[in-house]
Amino acid sequence: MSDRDSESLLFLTDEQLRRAIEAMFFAYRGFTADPDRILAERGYGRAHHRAIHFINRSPGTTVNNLLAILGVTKQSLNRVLRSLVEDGLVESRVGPRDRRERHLYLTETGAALEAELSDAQRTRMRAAFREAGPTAVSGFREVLEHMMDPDLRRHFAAVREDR
Amino acid sequence: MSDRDSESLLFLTDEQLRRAIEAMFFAYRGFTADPDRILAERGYGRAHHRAIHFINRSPGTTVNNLLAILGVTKQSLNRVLRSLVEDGLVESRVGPRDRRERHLYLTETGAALEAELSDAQRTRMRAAFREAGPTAVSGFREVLEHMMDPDLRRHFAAVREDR
DNA sequence: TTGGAATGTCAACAAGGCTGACTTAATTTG
DNA sequence: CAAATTAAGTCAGCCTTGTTGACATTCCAA
Repeated sequence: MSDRDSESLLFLTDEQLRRAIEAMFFAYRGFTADPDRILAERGYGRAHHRAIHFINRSPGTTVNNLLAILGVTKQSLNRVLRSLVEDGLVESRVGPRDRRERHLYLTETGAALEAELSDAQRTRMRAAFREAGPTAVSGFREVLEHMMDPDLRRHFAAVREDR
Repeated sequence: MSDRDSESLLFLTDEQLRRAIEAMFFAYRGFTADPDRILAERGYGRAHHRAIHFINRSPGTTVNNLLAILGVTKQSLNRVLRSLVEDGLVESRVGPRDRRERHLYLTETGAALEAELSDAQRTRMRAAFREAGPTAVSGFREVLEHMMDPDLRRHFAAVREDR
């Protein structure tokens, strides 16, 4: 980034920043709207979605890993996981090396719901990206990364390096 | 947007979209982290923040307006407003023309909390914008606007035209 | 003057956060 | 080997913030 660009950013008024803050608020609502509808049909909430999402992203992840990523207490996560296991969407296997650990996997049913949820979310995301154009998309991702807490960003970056 | 740009977007894999979805999730956490801390000190939550934010944005707004923007029930909003009024952060004035309406204003104390909250949020936003650069910033805003539900976008656009 | 709209309030409920205390099982460490 | 630590789960209780439904009040407008 050049000095000239830096300078121009100084002209971002508080009012413009306030608008960006509101955009974030309204956009997040849009972002969660479709999954929320699907989840509500099945008596689940966003907490279930988050668990399903990250188990799908990292099959075999442990409960502790999930806690760190989600930033909730184990009591809170446990409540959600229990219902997902009872309903046959998630499988909890005793750790092969360390038998205290539970490794989490989506069942076929769980993977089906995950697909439905992320299809809906991807469809909206893809539409927004198409309308905004590729330059906007890379700017979007750039800004989002810089908005994360460093700790959260680590979890985010971790996957990138996995591949 | 050219045909060539459209084409290149077709190469956005599901994996890339999944990463964008996660970025949105983690970034929103960062986005709310600072206000959440300030609010927690005072025994408030995000619901209070949202009310304070939109009353500050549109002083004198009615309860009904606020309901439409926030998308919650009046009972839910009322609980939050009541505590803000009791604590002397918000003033609820009987409507001058239609006395059924209540027009909402921040008191001095309320405005002070609003300033503290939005300063924290703007500081983070400004830092992210500075690191990402101006091109990224306009892309960011472009994509966010397209992610909103059309109804929500109306509320968002409304203010722009006010000025 | 009456119907409808805006507001407020009461009660009850649920999801999903939280804390604290405690158990069980297994691993690690001294 | 014994003790400490760790991973997970569980119970109880609390809070915020969302929901529905029922109902009262106030007041505008046809």
